[in-house]
Amino acid sequence: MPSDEPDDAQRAAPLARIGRQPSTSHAELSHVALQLFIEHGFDNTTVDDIAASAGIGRRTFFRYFPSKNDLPWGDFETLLDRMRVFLRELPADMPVVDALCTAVIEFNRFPLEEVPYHRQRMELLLNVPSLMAHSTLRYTAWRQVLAEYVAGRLDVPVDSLRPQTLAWAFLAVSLSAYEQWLKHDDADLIQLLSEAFRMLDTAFDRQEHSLPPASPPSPPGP
Amino acid sequence: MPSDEPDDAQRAAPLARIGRQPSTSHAELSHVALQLFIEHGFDNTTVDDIAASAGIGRRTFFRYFPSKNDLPWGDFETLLDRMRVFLRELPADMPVVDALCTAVIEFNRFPLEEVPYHRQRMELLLNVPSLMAHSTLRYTAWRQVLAEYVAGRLDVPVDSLRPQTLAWAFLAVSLSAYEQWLKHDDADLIQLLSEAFRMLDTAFDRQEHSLPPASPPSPPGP
DNA sequence: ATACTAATGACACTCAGTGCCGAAGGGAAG
DNA sequence: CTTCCCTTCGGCACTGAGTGTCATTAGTAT
Repeated sequence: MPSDEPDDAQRAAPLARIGRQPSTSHAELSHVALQLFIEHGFDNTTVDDIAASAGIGRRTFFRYFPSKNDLPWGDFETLLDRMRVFLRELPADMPVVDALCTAVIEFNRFPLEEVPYHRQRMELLLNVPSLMAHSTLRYTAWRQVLAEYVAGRLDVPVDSLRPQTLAWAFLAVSLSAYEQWLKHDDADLIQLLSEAFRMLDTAFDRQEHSLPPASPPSPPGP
Repeated sequence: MPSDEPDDAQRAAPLARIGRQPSTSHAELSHVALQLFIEHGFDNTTVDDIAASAGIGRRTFFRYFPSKNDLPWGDFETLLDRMRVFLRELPADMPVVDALCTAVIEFNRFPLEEVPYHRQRMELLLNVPSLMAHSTLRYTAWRQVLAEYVAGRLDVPVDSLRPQTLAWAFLAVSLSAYEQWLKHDDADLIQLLSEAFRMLDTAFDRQEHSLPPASPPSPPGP
């Protein structure tokens, strides 16, 4: 889990603030919920369970998180901001693709002691259908960060083909690396990411692109 | 819309079948629903509306489609089968990446008269958050088809890094092309796809991959 | 003590999705 | 035509997510 305080002491600190104090925090809810998800499964855990377990009312829960699906993500926006800054401060003469590689890798580097926790989170996010689906919306925001950088560097519109395609491709490769990471207990995420980027790099090598004219019509799809 | 009959005459044809005749069809429901979605918006259309508009009971609706989100996809599995076959029948000495390009392009070729309909479908699928999210699950099946082909060609496990990364990358590029297609009324999808594939091809050219050692730890993300 | 402010939680409501079960509509055998 | 056997239909009740409303609670400032 990202941001917020380490774990305990949320309701302490009589901050010089006006009005009633919050009775919990994003981080605490995230923790409590993740625990329940791992114990009983995501689908078998109701929002009532979570609220009860956190000692708050059901209605209050929805003031902290817009949906049950948002719990495992925690405070993603803050992370995106960090990546934005990181990209902005890279040397302007660094090849765009290298910049993206570096930023994405940096984005996925985190302290050793957080690894197990992160694993659990990602295990859920990449395996529970409901969460897989919901995560798409987060990925969109993530891609947007990359696309904006590329667009800035190349001086083209953010929504044009090149920034969007690169952003999509980097997301794709990252997720692919994550899948491998989860599949092997001893894997190193950073290494997998580098490897996956490199693979994309060389995937198209050693052959010309014929792209034959293709045959008769056939229906649609993504 | 994929499979099923052109549009009308669903309840005709006294097929030599036992038991009561179905009172509608996937295709008809898809049509009715899509109409409503376009008219009133996806979120403002309830399943009751759709059922009523199709002249069936709400309960019956869920016997045709497992969820409201599945409506715009129609019979996707059939399309996937078609792509599987197409891939299988490609010459075994064609470079893997070329094979994927060809298959994906083939998969997205469809008769002119269906283009407007397809556009509407995809407009929804790529813009309505709820549908964007749900589509992820379909994309997973789509990726699996590509990954299986790559794995077969390269004689490695389906769930290993290379097949998965390639599948992800091709999905990414396809979606990126689709976004462009939707953004420009006069765009040619096939052309955009080729262009996007080529871009990925050359994206990594003209620079070595430094991938610097990177700095201090920072939290996670996709 | 009083006024103001912000968070809480109870209640009621909408909508998606599911299990259950009797009823409707069709073919086939008597 | 009647009966039996299927299969689909659709009503009902229920769970669970998410939202609007509003009185209540717990703080700070005066």
